[in-house]
Amino acid sequence: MNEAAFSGLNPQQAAAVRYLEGPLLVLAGAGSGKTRVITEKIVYLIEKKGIPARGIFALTFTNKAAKEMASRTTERLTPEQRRGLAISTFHTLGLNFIRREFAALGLRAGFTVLDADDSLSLFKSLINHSEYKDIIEPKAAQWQISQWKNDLIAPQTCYEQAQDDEQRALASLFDQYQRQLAACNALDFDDLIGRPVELLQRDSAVRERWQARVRYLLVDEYQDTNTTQYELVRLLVGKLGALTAVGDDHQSIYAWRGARPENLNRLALDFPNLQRIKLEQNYRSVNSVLQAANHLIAHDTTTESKQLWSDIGAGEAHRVIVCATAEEEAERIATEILHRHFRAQTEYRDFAVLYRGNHQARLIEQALRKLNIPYSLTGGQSFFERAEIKDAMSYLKLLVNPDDDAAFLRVINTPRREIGPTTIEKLGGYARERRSSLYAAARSMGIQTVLEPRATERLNRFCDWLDGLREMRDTDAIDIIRQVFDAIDYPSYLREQEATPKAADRRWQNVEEWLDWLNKISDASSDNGEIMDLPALAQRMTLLGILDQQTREKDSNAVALLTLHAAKGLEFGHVFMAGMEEEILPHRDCIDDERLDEERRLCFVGITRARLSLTFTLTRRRRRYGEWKDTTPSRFLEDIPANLLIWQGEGIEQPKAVTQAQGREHLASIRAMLGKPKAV
DNA sequence: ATGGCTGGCGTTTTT
DNA sequence: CGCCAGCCAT
Repeated sequence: MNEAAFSGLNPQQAAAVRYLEGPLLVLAGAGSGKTRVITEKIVYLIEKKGIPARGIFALTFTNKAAKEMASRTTERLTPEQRRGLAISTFHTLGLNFIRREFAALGLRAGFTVLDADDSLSLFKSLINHSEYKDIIEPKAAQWQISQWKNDLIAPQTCYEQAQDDEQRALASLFDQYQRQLAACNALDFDDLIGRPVELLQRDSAVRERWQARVRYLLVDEYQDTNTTQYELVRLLVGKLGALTAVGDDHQSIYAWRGARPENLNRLALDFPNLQRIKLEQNYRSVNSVLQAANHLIAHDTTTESKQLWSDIGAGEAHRVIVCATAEEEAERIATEILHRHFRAQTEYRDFAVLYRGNHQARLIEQALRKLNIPYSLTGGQSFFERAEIKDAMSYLKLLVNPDDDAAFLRVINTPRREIGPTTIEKLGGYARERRSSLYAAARSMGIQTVLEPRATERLNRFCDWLDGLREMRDTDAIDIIRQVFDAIDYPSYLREQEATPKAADRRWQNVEEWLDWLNKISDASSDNGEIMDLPALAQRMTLLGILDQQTREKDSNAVALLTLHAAKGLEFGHVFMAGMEEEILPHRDCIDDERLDEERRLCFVGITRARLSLTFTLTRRRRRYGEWKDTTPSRFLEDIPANLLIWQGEGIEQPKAVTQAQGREHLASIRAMLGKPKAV
C-alpha cells in the first residue's frame, strides 16, 4: 500500500481506512475526524480496491450529515466513479428498499410515508373511537408504540406480555394502528426500518439478493443506532461483515428515544473477528477545552475511556459567570458576544449559545435582539407545519395514494366542498367497520345506505375529480401539482381565509417556494440516474422535511442558538453554555436516575463543540413555573478541575445598551476589573 | 364555523 | 409565569 495516499491522515485514521479484513469498529472521539475517515474509506474502496460505487452503502442519521458526506466524496471522485454510490440516512435506505420490495410487504405502489404529525392524528382518531378514550394519551401511545417497533416487538407479543389493563389497551391499539396503516397503504417512519428488517429476516432469497448488493457498508454515529437499525445493518452485511462502524460512546445522548449505545459492544459479540481502532487525536479544540471534557467524562463509568488531545495549543481557562437571574444571564451572554465581536473582530457565526431546553432560548433571543446581534435559531420546522404547505403536500400525497386517510381528511374540504363533519364522521364509521380507507369506503356501494343522497353525490364528485387527476400520472410531477392548485383556485381560497391580501400572497409565495424545493429534489435525484416519479417524490418529500431551512441558516453570519442535542456534530470558535445548574443540566427528571450519565455526556458534547473558548453561565435564583427558587451550580462544573475554571460574578457591573464605542470602553473596564484570564 | 377563554402543563428530537 | 389545546359559546 502506498503510504502517500494517506498523507494528511494520522496512523490510526489511515489504519481505519485501510482495514478490510473484517468488520471494524472505529471509536472516534469528538473532533477526531470521523467523517473524514468514512469519506476517505469510500474513496479508497472505489479507487484502490476497485469496488464499484453501487456496492457501497454509507448510513447516517440526519439528512444534513448525509449531504455533508456526499459533498465531501463528490470533491474526490469523478461522476463516473461515484455513480450509484448510496450515501443516505437509515430511513432513506429503508424507503429505497421498500420501493423495490413493496409487494412482498403487502403494499401497493404509491404507498404513503406518514410523518409524525399524521401518525399522531391517526392515534388520536383511533383512541377517540375506542373504549380506552380518556385512559390513553395519544402522545404517550405514539411514543410507546414507537419504542416497541424499534425493539422489534410485534403487537401480538405486546399483548401476551402485557401486565395490566393499560398495557393491554396499548397493545391492542398497536394492532389497530398497524391495521389502519395497512388499510391506508401507508407506513410510518419506524416502519421504514422495521419492515425491511422483517422481510430480510423471513425471506432468505431477498436477504441473499441484498447481501450480494451490499459489498461494503459504513455506518456513522453508530452509538445512536436502535435495535432495528442494528438488525438492519447485521442483515445487510451478513456473515462476511464488510462493515465499518464509526461511533463514540461518549456522545451517546439519544438513549431516551431508543438508541442503544450498547450496540457498540454488541458488535464484538456478533462478529468475533471485530477489529477496533481508537481515534484520540482531536483536530478541533485547544487543550484546555479537551482537558475539561476529559475530566468530565472520566466520571462516566459506563463508557470506554478515551483521552482527547490536540496540537492546537494550550488555550485559556474557562469562565464561569454567575448571574443573579436568568434575565441577567441572557444580557450577560449578549454583551460578552458583542464585546468579543468588536474586540477580536470575531464573526458572529463563530459564536454559539447552547442550552438544555428550548425555553431557555427566549430570554437569550430577547437580549441579542436588544443589542442588534444577528442570531439563528434552530428547532423551528415551522415552514413544513404551515397550513398551506400541509395542504399542498396532502394533495400530492393523495394523487399518489388515494387511500392516504390523513391527506384525504386534510384536503376533502379545502377548499370548501360542503362535505362537513357529519358526513366525514359517518364515512369514518363506515370505513372503520370495514377496516378500509376513507376513499375505499366512499367508493363502496354500501355507502349510500349510510349517507344522505346529497352527501354521497358531493363525495362522489370529489372522488371522481381525484381519479381524473390520477389518470395524468405520466405528466411531469410539478405540472400536475400546478394544475391541481389551478383547478381548486387555491390563491382565492387563501384570500378568503386571510384578513389581508398581503397575508394571502405571502402564503401563496410559500407554496411557490415549496414547488421550487420539490423541483430541486427531483433534479437532485435524477443526477443519480434515477428518474423521480410522482410516488418517489411524495415519499422522499416526507423524509427531507427541514433540510432546506437548515441550509438557509448556514449562510447567514449569525450567532447560533441551539439545544445541546442539536449542537452535536457542529463546532464553534466560542461556545457559551447557559444554565449550568442542577435541575437544568442535569435535568431534574434525570438526577436520581441511570439517565444521569447521559446528562453528563450531553454536557460533554457541549464542551467539545468549542474550538477556542468556553464560557459557562448560571444563575443564583431562577423562576420556575412562576415561582422563584434558589439554584445550585451543576455538579458537572465540579467534575472539571478547579484550575481550568475562573469564577466570576459578584460585583461585576452590567452594561446597559452598548454601541460599538461604548462596547470597547466597557470591555476595557471589565478587563481592568477582572485582570486578564490566565493561561493554563 | 370561528374565536375567545380557561385550565393544564411544563426535556432533549430525527426521520 | 406563559403557552397551547381543547372546549364552549356565539
